[in-house]
Amino acid sequence: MSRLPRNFYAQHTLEVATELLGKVLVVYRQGIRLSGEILEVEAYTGTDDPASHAFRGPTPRNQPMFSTPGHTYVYFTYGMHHCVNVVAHDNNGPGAVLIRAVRPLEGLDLMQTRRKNKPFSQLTNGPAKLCQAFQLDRQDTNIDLVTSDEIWIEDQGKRFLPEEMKATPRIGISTAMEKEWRFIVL
DNA sequence: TGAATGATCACG
DNA sequence: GTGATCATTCAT
Repeated sequence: MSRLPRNFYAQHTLEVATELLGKVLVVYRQGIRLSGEILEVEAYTGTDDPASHAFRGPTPRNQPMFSTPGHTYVYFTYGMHHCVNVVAHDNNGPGAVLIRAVRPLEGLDLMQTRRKNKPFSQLTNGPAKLCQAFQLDRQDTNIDLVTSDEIWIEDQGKRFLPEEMKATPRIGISTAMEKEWRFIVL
C-alpha cells in the first residue's frame, strides 16, 4: 500500500494516464476510508489539445493544471456536476488526467447512500458519479496528493497487460476527436 | 432525445 | 455585461 510519489506524476500526461489504470484513489475523512480502483481515464494537455481546459492558457479555474504535478484539479460543470483530475506533466505543464471511473473497494455503504441507493454497478462508473460517491467538489481542487492526509492515490500492486487496456476517443468533447486519449480497462 | 442548471470565459 | 458553451447524468 504505497502512496504514489511526486515523480510518478512528473511524467508525460499520456504516460501517467495509462499508468493510473489499476491504481487506487483514496479519500480518508472523518475516520472513514473510501477507495476505488481506477478503471477509466482521459488525458488533457495544453496548446496541442483543443479539448483541454488549458488550451487557451491559464485562467482562475484551470490554474491547477499549470501547477506542480500531483495536485488535484476539480471543476464544476453543467451547473450541477463535479469532475476530478490529477495534474500530470513532464515539463512546466499544463496537463491533467480526468478520472472517469473506478471500481469501489472501501466505503461502499456510504457511497451508495450518497448515490441515492443506486446499484453497486452505478456508484462510480462516471466522472461526476464518482465525485458524488467520494464527495469531491471545488473545495478539493489544487490539493497535493503527495502530502495530503485526506486524498491520495496508492499503488497496491495491480498491473494490467497491454491487451487488457484500450485507447479510444474522449467522451463528451466537440473537438480533437481524432486523439485517442481515453484509456479503459476491458 | 432532451431537460436540468449555473459557472466560466471570450468578446468588446 | 452578455451569451454560447459545457471533460454529465438521468428520466422519458
